[in-house]
Amino acid sequence: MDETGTGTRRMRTDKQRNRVHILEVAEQFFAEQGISGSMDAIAKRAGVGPGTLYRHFPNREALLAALLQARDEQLEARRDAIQREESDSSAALAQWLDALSEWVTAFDGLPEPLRAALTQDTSPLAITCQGFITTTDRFLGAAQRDGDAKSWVRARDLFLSTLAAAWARSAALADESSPESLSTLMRSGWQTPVDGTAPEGSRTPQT
Amino acid sequence: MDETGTGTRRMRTDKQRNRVHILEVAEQFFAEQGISGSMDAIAKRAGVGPGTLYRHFPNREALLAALLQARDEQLEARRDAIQREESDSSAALAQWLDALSEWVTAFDGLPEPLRAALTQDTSPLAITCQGFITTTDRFLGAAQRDGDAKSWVRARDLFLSTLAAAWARSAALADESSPESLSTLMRSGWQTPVDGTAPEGSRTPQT
DNA sequence: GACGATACGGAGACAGTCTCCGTATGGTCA
DNA sequence: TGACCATACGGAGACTGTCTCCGTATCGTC
Repeated sequence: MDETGTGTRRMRTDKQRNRVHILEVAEQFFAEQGISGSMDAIAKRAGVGPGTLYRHFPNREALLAALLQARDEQLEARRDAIQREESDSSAALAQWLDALSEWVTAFDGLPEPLRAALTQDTSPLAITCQGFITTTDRFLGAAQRDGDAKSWVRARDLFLSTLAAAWARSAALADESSPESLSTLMRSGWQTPVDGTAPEGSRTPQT
Repeated sequence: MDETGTGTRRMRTDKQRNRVHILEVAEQFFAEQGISGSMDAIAKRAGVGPGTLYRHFPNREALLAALLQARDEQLEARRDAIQREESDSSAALAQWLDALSEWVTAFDGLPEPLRAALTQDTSPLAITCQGFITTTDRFLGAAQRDGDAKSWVRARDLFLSTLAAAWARSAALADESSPESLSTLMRSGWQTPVDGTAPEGSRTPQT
């Protein structure tokens, strides 16, 4: 609350400046080193004391949440674009899941805290996640109504699976096609349909 | 090497005793608290100094590897049983993946180090994993020859997916059916086959 | 320009991993 | 059985990372 200074009371300018600067530094830091780099190192890099860092963001999760909130807008824009441009509900869902995959890849190691957040809804990250689950549910619902997605699938599981795929991806061989394989696996499974007719796109993982 | 004392040279009896005792304690400890509990706490609980613990197992991963090695036999037995009793290659693969899922659930948090191990084959855990990937490949190969599994799926990805599902499971709602959902998702995907014929077992996640 | 509220910095408390070395113990050989 | 040496033990402590507390500096206002 009152992050921009437009809230209950105006933020002191040095505080505001520090906050912004810390976020910039942390963004780059996490992008470079992944989310498990030392907090004190971030403080040092931002030229502030650890106390200042922790006053702004009481722990790593809070810092992460603040960083992700900035990216939220992009993802929401993407959601709107898909909704506008894609009439096939199955393709729309697939595109949305791709967007989620990309979003969760912003920082190395991000899936872990997100999964953890899903278990305790007190977390600032959990709220963000919940929003995306709701969106997933909208796309999924449409696909299910059109008979394009199985009726027993639930949005939360689909979101979790997307996280899981992203998590696994960081162990995938860099030079091979594991990344796409995992998403495709999620879409079509490893099992061939009993009647022998392969679902669309199941012949080869790419696209 | 020479773990039982039958190797190059006989192990001193106190060392042997300590090793066994540490393993017993660690097994229980990890089962209770998950794999991230403090190493020194394990040492204390085993009644030895931290030095002793680390002399036997240079780090958490090594300790974990030693613990898992004991369970390996059970899993191999399971593999043999499946191979003996299940003639349908698709069902056999599914059962093997279930067995893997169960194995990886031995300790809370286990999927993480296993995934990490997959990226650097110097790790003691990596060797264990590699063995299971090979087994997975055998089951997968059979299923693919029978046309029961998609040809583009690779064993390593299937193994990784199993880890990922186990990883995600610990964020699944305890009271709902998420656990099965995730495995089913991996087997059949969320997408309904284009021709409308549902693959076996896709109607509902259980079994 | 002075004063009170607010935020800053960094020393340090605390927890965890892992090492080093003086000491104790086990195994062997006379 | 006793002595000797290789081997293993224990725990103090070095090091790293998280997070707190409080004396000090800065901001905004009157």
